[in-house]
Amino acid sequence: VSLRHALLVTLLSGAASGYELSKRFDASTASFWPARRQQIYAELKSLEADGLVAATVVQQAGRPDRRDCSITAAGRQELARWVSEPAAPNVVKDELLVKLAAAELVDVGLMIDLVSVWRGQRAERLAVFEQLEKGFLRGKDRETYLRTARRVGPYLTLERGLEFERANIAWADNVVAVLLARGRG
Amino acid sequence: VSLRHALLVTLLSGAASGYELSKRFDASTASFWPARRQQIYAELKSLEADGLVAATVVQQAGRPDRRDCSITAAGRQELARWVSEPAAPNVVKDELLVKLAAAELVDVGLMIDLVSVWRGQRAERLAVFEQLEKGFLRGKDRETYLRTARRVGPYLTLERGLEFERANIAWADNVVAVLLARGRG
DNA sequence: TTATCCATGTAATCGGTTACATGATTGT
DNA sequence: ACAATCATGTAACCGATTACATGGATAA
Repeated sequence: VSLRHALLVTLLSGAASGYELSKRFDASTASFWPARRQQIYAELKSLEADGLVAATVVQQAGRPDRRDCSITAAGRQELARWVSEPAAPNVVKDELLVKLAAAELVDVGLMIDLVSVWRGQRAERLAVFEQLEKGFLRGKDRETYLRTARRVGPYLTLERGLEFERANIAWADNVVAVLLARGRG
Repeated sequence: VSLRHALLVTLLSGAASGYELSKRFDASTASFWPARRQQIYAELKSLEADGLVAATVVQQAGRPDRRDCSITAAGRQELARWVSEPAAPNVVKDELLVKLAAAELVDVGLMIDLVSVWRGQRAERLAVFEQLEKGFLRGKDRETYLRTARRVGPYLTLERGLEFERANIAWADNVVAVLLARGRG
């Protein structure tokens, strides 16, 4: 009861092969529900077996066959049922935070490096999200989009992701400043 | 390679029984590395078997015996080694975000309720964190604390947690406003 | 010619959850 | 009387990761 529904949600944006889905995940859903390709293939099979997803094999010139998956009516129904249930509390796992909590055990310079590398990864992700945002807005301003768009869910979740990464970066900068100051003192 | 080190970090703040550790986790580490009691007991056993943690049985009046665990020199060494390794990218899993992305499938009012309940949970956690912050600062202001404290790691991670929950709450309020506006429209 | 993209999987393992079990003590 | 707190575990299961496997097409 987890990736199943995240996949169904992703299929709301249109049919896709397992391969393509895994890329959609990396770009968007991955921020709050990551998944490996193998797991996606396995779960799609299971969804298909349960009739929540329908697949058609598409033959391509000079490329491997592709199994295009789309959400079925039963899939939408099951998704609506699941959405209506109360949500499980969220889980944030971040190794860097654990490491920082043990900062005393290592050299200050090393800790600063770790935080800086992490900051760089966050910045990369932020850049991806900002591109995605442009794709949503297509020149419109935020308010107009939110008033007129057919679906707002994906955009609202993206906004959480954007804010999350910006806060991560600001926090990291501050941590580095604090560690530097203490390193000098 | 995961909870092990989070436990060792928590033991840096002093020896504790599995039961007490699980409570420390709920209060602090749980924000970025949650764990169940059963898992903590199991992992402590394994750490003990590897000599990274030492346990002594304490007999108590009118209470069950308590196995007090403390980190060993080998434990500190292993922890320092692990901290020096690059950190794995973080993972945020949040069912509510997945559900919101599928908001179109359910009634607007229901979606608003889901977000509100979630907001309440975030607010509760924020309150816990704010209490913890007071415990760290003990009346001092932030700058003084960061300059003078022996360990700053745990406080810096707490700051990330505080910001995270505040951002969650602000975001939830905004989501509710958007959904309300669309519900009326 | 080396690497990357497309495209899909299997097998083994591991980290973590759920359900279950026990039992005395203290507070409402 | 009932619930909560202290205190520690076992067993079964499941969701997810890692390693491995295949193979043609295209771009550097």
